[in-house]
Amino acid sequence: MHIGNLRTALYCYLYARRHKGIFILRIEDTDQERFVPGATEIIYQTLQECGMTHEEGPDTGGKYGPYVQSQRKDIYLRYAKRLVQLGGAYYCFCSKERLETLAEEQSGANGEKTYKKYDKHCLHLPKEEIKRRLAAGEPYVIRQNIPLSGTSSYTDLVFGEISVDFSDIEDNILIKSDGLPTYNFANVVDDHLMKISHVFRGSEYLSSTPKYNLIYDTFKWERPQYIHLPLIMRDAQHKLSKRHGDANFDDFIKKGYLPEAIVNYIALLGWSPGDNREKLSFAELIAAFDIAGISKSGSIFDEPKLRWLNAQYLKELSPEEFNRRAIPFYEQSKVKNKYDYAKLSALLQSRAEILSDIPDAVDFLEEFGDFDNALYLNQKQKVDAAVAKAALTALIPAVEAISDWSLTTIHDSVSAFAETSGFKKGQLLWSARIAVTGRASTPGGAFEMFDLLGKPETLRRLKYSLERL
RNA sequence: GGCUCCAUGGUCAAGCGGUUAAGACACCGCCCUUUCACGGCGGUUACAGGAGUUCGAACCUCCUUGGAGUCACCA
Repeated sequence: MHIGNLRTALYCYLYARRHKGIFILRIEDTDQERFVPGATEIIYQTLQECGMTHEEGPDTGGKYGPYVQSQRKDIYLRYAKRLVQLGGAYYCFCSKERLETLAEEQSGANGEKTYKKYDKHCLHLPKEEIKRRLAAGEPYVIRQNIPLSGTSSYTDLVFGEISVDFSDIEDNILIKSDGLPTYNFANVVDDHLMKISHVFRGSEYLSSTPKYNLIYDTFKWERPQYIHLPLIMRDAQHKLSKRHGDANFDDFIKKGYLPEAIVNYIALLGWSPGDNREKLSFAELIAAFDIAGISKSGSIFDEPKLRWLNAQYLKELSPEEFNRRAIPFYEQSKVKNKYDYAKLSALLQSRAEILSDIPDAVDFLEEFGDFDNALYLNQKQKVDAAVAKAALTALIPAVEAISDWSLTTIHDSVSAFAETSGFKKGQLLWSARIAVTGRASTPGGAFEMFDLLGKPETLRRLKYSLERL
């Protein structure tokens, strides 16, 4: 599920909960060409992982089913015919070829792109001819009959008053030649039949909503409240797209983000509770959600901030829970089955921002070799390669002398040695940590690294690195 | 291109005619830990431009500029 869709669902859910409403899941699958096996299951699973439960839907049932549009074909056709009778729509037999010709005729003279608009050709077909062609089984579509002039307006709860001239809207297809409706029609019929009070959707529908309102009006149905949501952008120019491959909920889960963090983050992308809170639980989100806090301008998805939020959620997990979630990532790393995961987790919980940081953070335990001696450089501790060399030379015998290898004995022995060594403790530890890991940043200090590696490996690495200084 | 919409730091954003223009992420610095992080403290950075309305505009109006959406037998 795309992050944008998920946010729309989230706002719907939050609003429904906040106002003791009903959250309905409806599957809009009227485009059989875009059918993706398993897609519905992903929707169920994602909503469940995020804690959004619906009281009506294909799997839960409800009074207004079926909740899958492909199973409501007859309903749409029935209403479409009624709309034709009311003058709000008409049969169209135009071939694809004619429509293409139409587009060419209207193309700009100097090769620039011009946009076509259907010429209402079939609107003027005699009744008898329509009857005859229908009876003959000729393929047809049903088009919406948009007035040639006039203006339509409505009030969006986020954007305010929106008005569009009918002359700017074309006679869109309501029922396709395969008998299924387009979104343009299905959404109106279903929303009415299912008693939908509030329509939350992306702002790409902002200017096509007058078309839908026209249908409501023709049927004399009550129009719903509209809440159009600003787009989520990848950067200032492009909206977050599936094509980038990382805009899906599942991708973030695979990267080791927690559903709670994702939900919290996207809730705040385009909406503000009005106060300074950045980290809100699901219950707090429900209590605080208010349409007035939705912003109008698009927001850029900022992964670093999601990372930070995720780190907050990671830190408040119990050690056991953190370890449980981290295990799959140890399994993907070089330390697989070689280290005590719980011990690693204790070090990593306060350091990892996302779980997929784990393999890289931990691989040095199994992978050690040459590294750039510039890593020893540390202004504050006054360490450079020369100091490191002297420090390591002095430190090695002291490490060799440690009997009973444990975090405590390592700590006590090295600290005691530091007193008499003539080196500052910081110089010793800094040099040792670099020497033993070959990394600037590690999931713990020198003591933890020694403890993790064990005495033989620690000494081997200390000597190996010293030789190269 | 027509139409619709949008415009506060690099990013998310508060602000609703009188504010030293919040807060968060990121970045930088300091402290803590004589080691990596975490954490704490502090700092740099914003009202797109121009007219108008007003005693007074980030807030209201208009224009300009920039950006987005849309113009399918997709949703």
